[in-house]
Amino acid sequence: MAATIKDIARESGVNISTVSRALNNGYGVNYQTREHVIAVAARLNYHPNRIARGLVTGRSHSLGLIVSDIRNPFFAEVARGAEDAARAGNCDLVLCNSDLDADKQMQYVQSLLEKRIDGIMMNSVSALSREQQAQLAGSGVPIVLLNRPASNHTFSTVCADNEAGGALAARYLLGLGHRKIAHLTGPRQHGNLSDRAQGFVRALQAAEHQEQPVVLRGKFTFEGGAELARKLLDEHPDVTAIFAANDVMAFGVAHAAIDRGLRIPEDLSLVGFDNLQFSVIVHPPLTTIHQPKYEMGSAAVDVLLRLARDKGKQIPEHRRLGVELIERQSCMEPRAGLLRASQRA
Amino acid sequence: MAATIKDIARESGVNISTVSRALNNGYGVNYQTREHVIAVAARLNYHPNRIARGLVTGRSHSLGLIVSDIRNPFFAEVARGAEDAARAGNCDLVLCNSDLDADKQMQYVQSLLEKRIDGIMMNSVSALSREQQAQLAGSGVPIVLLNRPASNHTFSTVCADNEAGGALAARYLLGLGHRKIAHLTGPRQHGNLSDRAQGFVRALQAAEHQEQPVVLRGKFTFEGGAELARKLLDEHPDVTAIFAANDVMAFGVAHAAIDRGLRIPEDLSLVGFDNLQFSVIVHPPLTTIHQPKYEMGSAAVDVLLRLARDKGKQIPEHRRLGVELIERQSCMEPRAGLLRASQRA
DNA sequence: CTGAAAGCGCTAACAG
DNA sequence: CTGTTAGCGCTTTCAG
Repeated sequence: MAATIKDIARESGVNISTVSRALNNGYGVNYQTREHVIAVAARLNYHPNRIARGLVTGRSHSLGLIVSDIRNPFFAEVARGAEDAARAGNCDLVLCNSDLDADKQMQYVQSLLEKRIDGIMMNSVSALSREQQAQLAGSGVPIVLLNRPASNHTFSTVCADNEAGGALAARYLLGLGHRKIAHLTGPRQHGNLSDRAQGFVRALQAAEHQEQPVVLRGKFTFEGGAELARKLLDEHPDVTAIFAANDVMAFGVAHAAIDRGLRIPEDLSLVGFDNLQFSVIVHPPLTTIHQPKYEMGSAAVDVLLRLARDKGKQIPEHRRLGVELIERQSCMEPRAGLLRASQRA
Repeated sequence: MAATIKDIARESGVNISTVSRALNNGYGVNYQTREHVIAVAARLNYHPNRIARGLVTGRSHSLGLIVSDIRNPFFAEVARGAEDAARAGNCDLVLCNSDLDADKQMQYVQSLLEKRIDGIMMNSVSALSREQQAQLAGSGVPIVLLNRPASNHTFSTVCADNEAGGALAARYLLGLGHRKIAHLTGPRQHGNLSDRAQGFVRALQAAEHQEQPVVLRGKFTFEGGAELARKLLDEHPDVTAIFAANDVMAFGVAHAAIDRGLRIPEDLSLVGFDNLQFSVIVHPPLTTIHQPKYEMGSAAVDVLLRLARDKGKQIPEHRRLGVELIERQSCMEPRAGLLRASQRA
């Protein structure tokens, strides 16, 4: 069916290796013959079989991306960044959804390995057993962990500066004049969220006012945010500002607050984390800490490509990307908030 | 490095072809030798090289998915459905983002073809020139068009029943008692949106009340929805309900309405289309027409897999998936709306 | 049931 | 600069 290098060789009267050279390097081949070969290739509508090439070169020019769920808008952004970078590096991207299930994850890895993928990016390995992690590390493929802080183990990582983000939120709210500030976050084990919380709390403590901030933990979902907000509003009605550990939680907070007849930002200031596309659409537009999601994807690919290039010395690389505060309309000075508190009293 | 079939042959004292048979079919091979071979393979931690296998079988067990942008939550859902189905069919999914750019799209197709992909799903071919479409059709790979109505050409299609969805919205609003209903949509050329508009208008006309609905066209984005809503509210202040051609436009409508001091649903009922995950989070939760996005992805893969199986007779298949109305809290009887209109007068 | 051999399409020494 | 020759790792006739 499809023309092969052999057909071109026959048609143009040279050897297949000459064809290969002419089509690839271009160098080390007579200008005339090269032109001729290329012309014949074009005439035959030749397209190289990358599978065959991969078999001999050992590189597949494919990268694997394992995320928990591409429907999570965070990962969709990361995936887009990864895909663009992969394309720029002449690779394509194989998408896998693990649902954070350890077995599923290992199956994907296995499958990718059997396809001789050049590298794998994944969401997390924390769900993996020690053996599984060892197996992974021993597989020989470059691996980079997405959205995971640098740790002492053997994998490369790409991650945003969560701690700085938490601090940013704290200082912003402080600057607005808030003194009764709460933080709503996920379970302690969650590395990223813990870093955000830590940055937040430390920045608050570093400020003159010494009051310990309220930190509530729950599920880091919309419902979780709403639930924590209700609890917080019950127990600490004097709070004037909330920092939610991610945007989706913040949406939940807003929902619960509105249900109680509170207005944002007049009665309650709210800061999120992530800067999802939806945070600008929501009402009011959410002030939030921007994570460079797209850049995380492309950075991961860069690391992978580098690792794939200098095969052998697999020295892991850790990239920590900067965050920034995006000021929108969910915060203001606490004047109105204090009013609310006194009204209640 | 990695153990090959050859290593197993040597270790177990049989020929490589026997190893291949033992590991694959299992049949036509002595039980004992098979067990032995399998044991040796396990001991050597053997994993087949699918690249090599692909070279001889001609199938890569990879499917390509070309969407305009995975960050569009609609496509993220489709992608998830496709990935799950691909995995179930023992294939993996290569993700491509075309931004609806014709050249980029063809580059992706080319790249996928060179990797001998088993089939391609794509968002659209409408941007492609006639030649490009012909080239595509002539390439021999199974192709299914995602989210495109069945047309007279050679490609398979998977698509939701947009017209029925429009009708559903109309009848729902009618049933609530609305008589002054508007539809906000995109440009005429957009097939899906036109179908929705048509279904909507026809259902309205089929009802007793003969009044022609207002239909405004603009950009089918958040901003577009907001803009059209402002215009509509200016020109037709007596409208009590709006059907937006998609959820994101509906969010824009809500935004603009709230800016004008209107409440949803008390002052204005609103129906969207898509049922994005965010439509439940938004305030108020949006009543909308659900499109089976996940199912569209998996259906596309099913079609592809079938097509790939019976090579040769490439008879295109068209799948039209059902939609349903999801009732949430953005609609109510128009009583309050009429009040508003009279208040203004 | 098993072995021998050919070959998928391409690259990469190695000679010339 | 170009041709010859080996394979990459696997499947698949074809004999035995």
